[in-house]
Amino acid sequence: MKNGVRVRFAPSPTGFLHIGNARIALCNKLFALKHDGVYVLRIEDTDVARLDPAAEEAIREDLRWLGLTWDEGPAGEGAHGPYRQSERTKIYYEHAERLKEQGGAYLCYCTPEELAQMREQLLARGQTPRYVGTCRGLSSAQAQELEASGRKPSLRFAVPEGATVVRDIIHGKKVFENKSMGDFVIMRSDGRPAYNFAAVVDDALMGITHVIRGEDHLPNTPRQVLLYEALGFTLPDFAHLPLLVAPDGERLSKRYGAVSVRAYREEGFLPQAVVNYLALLGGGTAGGEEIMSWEGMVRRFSLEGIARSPAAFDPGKLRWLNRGHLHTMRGEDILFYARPFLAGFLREGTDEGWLVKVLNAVKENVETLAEINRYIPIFLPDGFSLDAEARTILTADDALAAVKALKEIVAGMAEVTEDNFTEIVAALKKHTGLKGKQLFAPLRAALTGTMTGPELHKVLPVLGKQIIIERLAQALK
RNA sequence: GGUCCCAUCGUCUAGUGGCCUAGGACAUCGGCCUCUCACGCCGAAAACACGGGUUCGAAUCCCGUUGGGAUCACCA
Repeated sequence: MKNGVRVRFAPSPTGFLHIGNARIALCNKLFALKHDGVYVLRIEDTDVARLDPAAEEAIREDLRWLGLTWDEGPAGEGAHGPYRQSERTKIYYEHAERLKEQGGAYLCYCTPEELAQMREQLLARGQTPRYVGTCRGLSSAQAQELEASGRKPSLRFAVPEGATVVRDIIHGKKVFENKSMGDFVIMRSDGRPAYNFAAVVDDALMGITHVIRGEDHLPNTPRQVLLYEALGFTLPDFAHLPLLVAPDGERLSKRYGAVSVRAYREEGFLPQAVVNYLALLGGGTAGGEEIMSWEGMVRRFSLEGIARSPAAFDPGKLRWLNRGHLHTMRGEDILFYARPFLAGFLREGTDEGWLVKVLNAVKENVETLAEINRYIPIFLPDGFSLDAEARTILTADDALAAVKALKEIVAGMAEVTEDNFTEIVAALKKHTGLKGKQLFAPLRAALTGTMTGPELHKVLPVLGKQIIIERLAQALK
């Protein structure tokens, strides 16, 4: 395991799992699975201001739902913990102290107000806003004076001269000028680490071999490379995935509707479909069948295959994939995910075997789990009523003849099954001389009360002999 | 504004110099199937952002332009 692949997903607990982050998590998971590696979940909760106490569990729940389970994580899993940054302050402090003693970092006493002012001045002059290094050469006397005045210092990294090379699996070799960075904060005045520092310390100490994350982190990477070098850590491989954008090409933000995994879950999407769609987006699994199982995704996944351009999120294709997964799924498995959507129809004694039959009958008529309940009333003994169109159809003499004929045929049978449906139809045709629409429309009207819905050969066996006869009798009145 | 990233049908993509009169999928449109809505099947329309090079030959390589995006915090 020494040289094994180790990857991590490091969300910050500020809300539900974002669909774009889910894709990042998925790529990490697929990469780990592909290379028989370890997938670590780390919680980046160093920003108290944005922290949502319920978010961590919400994110874990979303990840579990998607099947993106982790090998090491904050609930005590793994030997590289703790996996919550808020529980690692001592570790950051030690490494920061070490850096400071080596001269790689220095205390900065500038206040937020002074910093903001500096920014504005630079901006006004048309220059790039960055820390100009005011406190870099502070003498200990000056520092003491500032300290005495009540200022709490932050710790800044002393960015060296020169240029930094970032090698990225997806984007190739990139060179950044160090002077464009400015000395950035690594430990805040409140004692908590800043992102770049915490991420580097954690990734190094947790033995992360491949940092797979969003492209928004690419400009951060040279800072982190510098930190790795200053701290004497070995560099991991980097892979920066292009971001997801909204259908109109803009940033995928809340303004564009559902952006959280939870929202799609609540709309009735299957985790398999969401994950499948995410794997398809941005390449990485290109070529061949688009509806994939986990095995297929793992087999086809490669970081090198990921497209370099941002991908637009297309809800339409997600729906198509959802339908595809629904079609091939067994009723038993659908029930597992459909339960929350069926709440209104589930009673104490609801027979689950019956429910599974219903799901098998309707699964090809729906795109999402949320649509299933549209068709449930058809099968409910007491949920039945005729709509206007059905009522009209049942006024014709031919229609009533068809209904009567079916009633007699079914009455003479022990049971109605999918297998003997063809026999029933043959007998019906013989007795009534009707066929096609003339024959089936009245039966559909009498039995389901509505003119759209699953195929009759699927409906009848689920209804069962008794209900069929009751409904037909009712239609004849 | 500086820096960085990106650019094939409406969308996701295949394509790594000749196999491209650019392939597939979703969506769209038409047809077939059919007891309805669907499913399924068949077919149509639909793209290499632009301009320069390099080359016998460029969607593929280079440069520029344009357009989109990211980032420049004591956020992550």
